[in-house]
Amino acid sequence: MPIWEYDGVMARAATTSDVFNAIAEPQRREILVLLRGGERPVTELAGELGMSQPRASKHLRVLREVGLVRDRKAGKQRLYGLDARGLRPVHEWTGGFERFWNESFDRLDAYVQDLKQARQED
Amino acid sequence: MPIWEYDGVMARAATTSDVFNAIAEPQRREILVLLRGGERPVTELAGELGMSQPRASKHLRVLREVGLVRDRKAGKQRLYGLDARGLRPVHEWTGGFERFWNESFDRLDAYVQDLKQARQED
DNA sequence: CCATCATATTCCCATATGGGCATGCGTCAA
DNA sequence: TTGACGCATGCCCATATGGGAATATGATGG
Repeated sequence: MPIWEYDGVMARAATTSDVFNAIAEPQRREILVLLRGGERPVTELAGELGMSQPRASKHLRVLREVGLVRDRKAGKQRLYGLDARGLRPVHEWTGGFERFWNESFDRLDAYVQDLKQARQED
Repeated sequence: MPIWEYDGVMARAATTSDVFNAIAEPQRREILVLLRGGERPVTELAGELGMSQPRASKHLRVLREVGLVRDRKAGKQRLYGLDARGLRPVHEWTGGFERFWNESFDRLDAYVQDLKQARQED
């Protein structure tokens, strides 16, 4: 059921709801990194990452549903390839905070004594 | 229990396990965006985002646990402020795919074109 | 058609939500 | 001291995992 029609008790959003949720899982991020090296069949991915085949397939399904990977048949195999376009929004969203992690903290909140103190304790 | 000691049945990782999980929730991202405008007390955040106070507090707790926000007491209130440093790793990780969302996909498109062409030649 | 290899799915579990509501708690003012 | 105000928590729910194991599906070669 589409989330916008759902009005019952809410739980954590599906991993397939968007890219942010999809990449929240470390192993899925590893898969994406591996795929930068080119297309690979499921079994190979599973092997390189030391995970079972069903596990790899499940993660790949999530990635496919949010559009981060594409698959094509290659004989008996199914090759998965990267489609990183969906990562761009995440990159841009975080980029919107760039000046905040570059600016010195005391300038950001120059009047905040507590933060200055916390910084000295580092 | 720390996840590295956990060996039972695994479920989805905690939202407090890392920044990736923390920002997977849309409302938490909204909170962070709002905080770019400066420190704010819980009630004000809740009001501006149209959410209940307990809800805002819970999200803020998650953000605090992964270090994306800091809080300090200000009399009766508790002011929350942004600490965006934790977003940098996310920005850099996604940045590692930058050339792929530009370049490599053209190659995939080219592949699709080849398929179409091959089909016409049949 | 059958045996086999490559994947995808289905079950079953225990856990971690995200929300609402009620309530505990610390701080400040009268 | 006693309220009142601002926040944090505790409880209860229904949902969505991430995993393992077993099994269904698919595609290929004989």
